[in-house]
Amino acid sequence: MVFPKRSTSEMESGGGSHVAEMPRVPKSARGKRSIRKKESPGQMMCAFDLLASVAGKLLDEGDGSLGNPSAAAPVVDPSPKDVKQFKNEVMDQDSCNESALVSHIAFQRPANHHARKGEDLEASQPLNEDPKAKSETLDKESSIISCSKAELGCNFAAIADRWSPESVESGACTGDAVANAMPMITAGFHKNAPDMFNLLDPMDVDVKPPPLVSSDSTGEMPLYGNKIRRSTSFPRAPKGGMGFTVDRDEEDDDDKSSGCTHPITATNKGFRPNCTAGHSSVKKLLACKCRKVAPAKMQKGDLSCSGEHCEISFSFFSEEHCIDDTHIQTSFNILYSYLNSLILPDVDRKPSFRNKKMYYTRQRTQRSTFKRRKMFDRHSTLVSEEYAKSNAKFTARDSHTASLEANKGTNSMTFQKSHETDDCHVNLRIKSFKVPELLIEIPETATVGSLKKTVLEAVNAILGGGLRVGVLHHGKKVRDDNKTLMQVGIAHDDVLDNLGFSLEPNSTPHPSQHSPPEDTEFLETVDTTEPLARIAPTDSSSKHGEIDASQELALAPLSANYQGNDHDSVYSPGGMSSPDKASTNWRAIVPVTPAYSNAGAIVPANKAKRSPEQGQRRIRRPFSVSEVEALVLAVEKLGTGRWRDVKLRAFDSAKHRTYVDLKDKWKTLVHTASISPQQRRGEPVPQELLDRVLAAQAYWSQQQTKLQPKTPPLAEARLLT
DNA sequence: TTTAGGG
DNA sequence: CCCTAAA
Repeated sequence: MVFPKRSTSEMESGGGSHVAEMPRVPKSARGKRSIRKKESPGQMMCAFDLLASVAGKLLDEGDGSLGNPSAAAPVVDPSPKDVKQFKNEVMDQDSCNESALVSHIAFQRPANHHARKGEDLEASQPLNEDPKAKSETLDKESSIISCSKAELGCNFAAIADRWSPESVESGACTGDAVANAMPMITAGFHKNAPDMFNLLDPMDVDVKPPPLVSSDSTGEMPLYGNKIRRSTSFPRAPKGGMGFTVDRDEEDDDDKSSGCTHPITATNKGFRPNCTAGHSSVKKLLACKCRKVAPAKMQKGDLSCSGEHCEISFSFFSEEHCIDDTHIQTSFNILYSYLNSLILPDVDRKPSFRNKKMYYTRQRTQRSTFKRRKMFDRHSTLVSEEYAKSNAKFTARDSHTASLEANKGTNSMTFQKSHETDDCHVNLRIKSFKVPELLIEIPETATVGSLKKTVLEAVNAILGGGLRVGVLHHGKKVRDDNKTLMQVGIAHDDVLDNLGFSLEPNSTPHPSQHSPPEDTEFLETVDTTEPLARIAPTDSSSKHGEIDASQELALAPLSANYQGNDHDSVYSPGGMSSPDKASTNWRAIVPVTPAYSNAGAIVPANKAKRSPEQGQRRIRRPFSVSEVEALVLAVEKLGTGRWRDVKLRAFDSAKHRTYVDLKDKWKTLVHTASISPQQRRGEPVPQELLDRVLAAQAYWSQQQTKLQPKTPPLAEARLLT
């Protein structure tokens, strides 16, 4: 068949709204596309590198500043040097890139933790506790090691409680975080779209008050303020600049830098315009810190943790992006996984994960606080116990006691070792981990909460698949598990900054061959149950707010670009200009993560090569009405036979839609349009669209036949005769 | 790599 | 959606 000249089509598109397609991401698009075949869960790993480093720190002894949020900051606040170092390390590991996301989590023990024992959870939950008070009462005796089992259990439980899907749903942990979730995610994951923030219109993003669903959430989720620490500390801050300004009502942050406080709290104030503004301009997130103080209540008889009050503080730093709940959740999971891997024997690991999974599952189904709390408690217990057990093992096995220790004032991102324990013990503090890439896709109609859930599930899935910890010494991976620390050179003093850890997918569980650490592949075990939506950064040109669906339909196809990709999420009804089509319309899909992923599935990606079991079929992602609309629009404009252009024009951001997919979809649409409604299945496509499909199909086929014979009409005539 | 089609 | 022949 003859295809219309592309040049022509381009001209047509000339509306101008559409920027040259080429400039956009042709390459990446293709690349992604090409990846497609390799997409199988096990295999795909490239694309987006999610770097999350998790730092676990228990502040204990002696630090008066412990309880003080501000004071605690130093703990998490990486110095430029650290960041750099971390970065280098990551790079060495080869799966990181510039846009790597770095997150840190710091755990703190509440000073008053003892006092709170037995207190009612809710009651004891002051949103804004006086940090100082805590610091004063801080128990200095407990060291990480000694108190870790219980503490960790509590902390985790608390974290889980705070960030569990359920809490998200309840709105407890949303606040502005929710509002910004999409943009943030996009930012966080899309390395190819540095400017995406520009796309975000303040209107889109902000403003709507955080959807707080449950009033109680506030009480329950005491998180209070996260503030961003000084962005100045961030090396790259200057570059991006902008910022997410934050308001720091709750805390006094003297630093004015671009720090942004991101109150995750349920407080309504949550949404700060500033932040919004920041979005548009900020490309990098400086740092966000959120603190939560939550008492973790445990069942009686549980480890020492019961009734304890736990305070957890997270700090996230991203050189490139803002961090949101997802990151936190991810971090949590990573940390969890780390602990498991570190502490639990391999044998026990799996069960542990399973339990965790169950926990989440159940949580999802149980909405009442009470119930959740229970689960929570259980979880804590479980963790604690396991931790205890494994911890012992760990110690015995290595003869070195590894401990997570918080040394105040140490900023080293990688790791630190202290010698307090004379002799041959090495105390390490692991501050960051490189996390396997995660690819996530979500249906556009998905809610932010479901997105969060999806991410969480994805992470869980990964964890379930098994993670292993990689050790880096002087930037090199230490693969020989049998060597002693001493043999490897990790002893006493020499190390400090020379040691690093990374989380790697553990392929062992899978039949596939055992790949070297680097190429470990992940399994995508989890397929998301729900359709995923992707958030993709749109090109800056489109700020959507403006794009109104109706317009699109009516107007030029070009503008219609299915923006689908983008941040729809951002648009919540309020933000969209066209209220009506809203739900369905928002076109689509936005790639949330950078990637290419198979939707739903999370694939950790390492650049590595994939495993033999590549062949997995891509998950099925039914076209949404909005996608169909975009497709129809594009085809109307470009005609059939130019699927690549259609892809670029309308689905450029939908990484999972290849031109072949579009072509296939068109094929089915044509078929669908030609059968009776009763015979149609799946999400019904508006008749109007189907009519357009037939019309376009007829029109373009006619064009084709006309042009077909290259030879002029005469020739055609001859042929016919 | 894209298209076009069959499976 | 996949697979492939063709281009």
